[in-house]
Amino acid sequence: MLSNACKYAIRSVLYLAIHSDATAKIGVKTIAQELETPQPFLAKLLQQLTRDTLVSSTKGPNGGFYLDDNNKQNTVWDVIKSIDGTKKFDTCFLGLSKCNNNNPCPVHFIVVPFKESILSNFRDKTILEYSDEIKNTQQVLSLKDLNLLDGAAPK
Amino acid sequence: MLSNACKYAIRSVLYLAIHSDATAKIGVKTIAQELETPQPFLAKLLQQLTRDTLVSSTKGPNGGFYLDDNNKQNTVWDVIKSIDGTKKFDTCFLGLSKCNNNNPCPVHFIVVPFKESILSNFRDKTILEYSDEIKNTQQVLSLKDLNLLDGAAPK
DNA sequence: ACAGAAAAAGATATTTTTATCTTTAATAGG
DNA sequence: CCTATTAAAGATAAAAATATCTTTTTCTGT
Ligand code: FES
Ligand code: FES
Repeated sequence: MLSNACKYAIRSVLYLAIHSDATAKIGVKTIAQELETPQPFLAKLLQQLTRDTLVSSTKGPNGGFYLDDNNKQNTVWDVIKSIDGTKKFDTCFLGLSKCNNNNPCPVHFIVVPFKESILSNFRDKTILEYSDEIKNTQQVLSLKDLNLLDGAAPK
Repeated sequence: MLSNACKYAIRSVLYLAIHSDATAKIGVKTIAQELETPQPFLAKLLQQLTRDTLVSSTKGPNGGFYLDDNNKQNTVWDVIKSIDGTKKFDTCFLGLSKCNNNNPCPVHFIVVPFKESILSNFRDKTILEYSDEIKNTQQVLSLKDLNLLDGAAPK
């Protein structure tokens, strides 16, 4: 559904929403390590997101990427639009040139409800809301070091 | 989610289930035209499906592709396994190295129910059942010439 | 002013997916 | 048996996605 590029981008933005702010910027290197993504590739994606003002950045020592309050008012959908475009969400699951209720393919009525629910999730929730929810529900953006938590040994 | 290759393959198999049998074989050219897919590419895919005994074929005049009764006992899932493999159905929607309930990503619980429903649809229904259903419910495998039906002008 | 740090920009490389082209083999029908 | 037809197989090509490398610019702290 989403390209690797877009998956990396979404997780980066949410990661920054949780871990960064204007006084605690984070370099590509760290982000790439934490999310286990290829570093130079991620750098390009962050560049793109910065151009679209979805993330903020400063150069130089102590520079790095972060989200300011405005950035946090964007949505995951904005990230998708920036990296992948929206086309994938309009197309038929089985490759018909047009997906619509009038001429449904055999899986249309299974796929459409899912698309609608994931789409509203992406479109209607701000990054800020998203990151709050992630914190509250113990959701995960990386599996790095997670094995350390296995075996019910609380840190 | 599925590659173009796999989409073409699935639609081809369902198309053959509906329109072909041992006495009415169909050539790549026709299938490609009807489904609006690139012909030589589709030929390769049908070759692959034939190797995996998901479709039948004969060469020579009046030859072509068709589904015999055995072929119709396979499932869409078999087609997916043959063309794309199953990996895509195991991976996390946001690219985590592992998708599981214990360490869910932020969209895990939205995506998983969908995956399960589409998966059971693909795995539990035979091609024969599928094609019967398509006929009964007026579902569509191609939009070719469909505009002719618009305007409520029955053929 | 200077040195070092970090992102930005641009060029290049690799891999995968998608697609086509050419040759060979099988088959049916005259 | 011959020819036309069609799939099979193999080689090649084009495009897109993924990834890396190199150079430049900007900024900070000294
Ligand atoms: S027509 Fe295929 S998903 Fe809607
Ligand atoms: S962990 Fe992301 S979809 Fe399951």
